[in-house]
Amino acid sequence: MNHDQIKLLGAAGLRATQPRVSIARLLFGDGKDRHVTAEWVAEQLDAADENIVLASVYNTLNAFVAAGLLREVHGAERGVAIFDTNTTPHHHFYNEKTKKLTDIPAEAVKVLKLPAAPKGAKTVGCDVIIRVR
Amino acid sequence: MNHDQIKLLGAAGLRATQPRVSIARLLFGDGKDRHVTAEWVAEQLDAADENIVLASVYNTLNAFVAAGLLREVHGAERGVAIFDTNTTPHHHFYNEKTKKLTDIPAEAVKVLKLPAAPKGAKTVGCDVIIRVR
DNA sequence: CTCTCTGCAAAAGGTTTGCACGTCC
DNA sequence: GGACGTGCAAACCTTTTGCAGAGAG
Repeated sequence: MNHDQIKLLGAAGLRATQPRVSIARLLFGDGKDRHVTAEWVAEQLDAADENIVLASVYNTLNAFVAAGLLREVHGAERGVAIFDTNTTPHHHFYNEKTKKLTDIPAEAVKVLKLPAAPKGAKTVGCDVIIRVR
Repeated sequence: MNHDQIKLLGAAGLRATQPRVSIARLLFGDGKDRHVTAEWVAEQLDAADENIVLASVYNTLNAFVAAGLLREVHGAERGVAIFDTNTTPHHHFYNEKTKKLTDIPAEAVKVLKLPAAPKGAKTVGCDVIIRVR
């Protein structure tokens, strides 16, 4: 059912190339929230005989982030990019042992009087990561 | 006045080797809060004619973290380790343009009813990063 | 037909590791 | 003297980039 992915990509302003449709189906096909790495995506595609080079997986995931289809989670593992299919505001537990992320609803964290960000700077994101072990 | 650093290291259970004393003096000598990278530390030492190889700087900084003298800030730049001389609980602004961290007092962020961390897991840290640009 | 994307390989960037030597206690 | 730390170089891993060719519109 690739129609859905093609529409999704079109709506996001991205050309519906074959690799992008495959990755979109993998990530959004069942509507579930996912935290994925580029490596995991490549493995899944491999297992489905849809080989896409790791570099292209990265390019695609970055394009998805730029298009707002995906969100990058900062602060989990250093040096590893983790992408979140849930683009609505929320936060995360990060289990250092299992390296797994778990969602925390945005309402569970309240931010009070923030010191003003340096002049001329505007807030572009807010990551709360509670690390557990 | 290296006496202070030697005492500091001893109290933390670390042998007072020359490189460690140098780095401790650089980081804690004036009691100011600092956010540093391994590269910055190496440069400063270089400039003071106290050459310490980058790998040793990393080893030392990691040792300091393990000993509780230093804290690693997660979630700023991916792939770059940033160490914070302020080990008390607090949070950060991260300016994506200047790549600079700014402190946010812990009291400015209130965490409500957290969903319980996965069974058997205990919280080991909490990083709040507000990214600005 | 043109512009963009992909595959591939190589580079880049930051951090870690292995080993022989030096040093702290 | 014995354990631990350091210097150095090489390895490592994830991510990015450059380029030629393929594909989408």
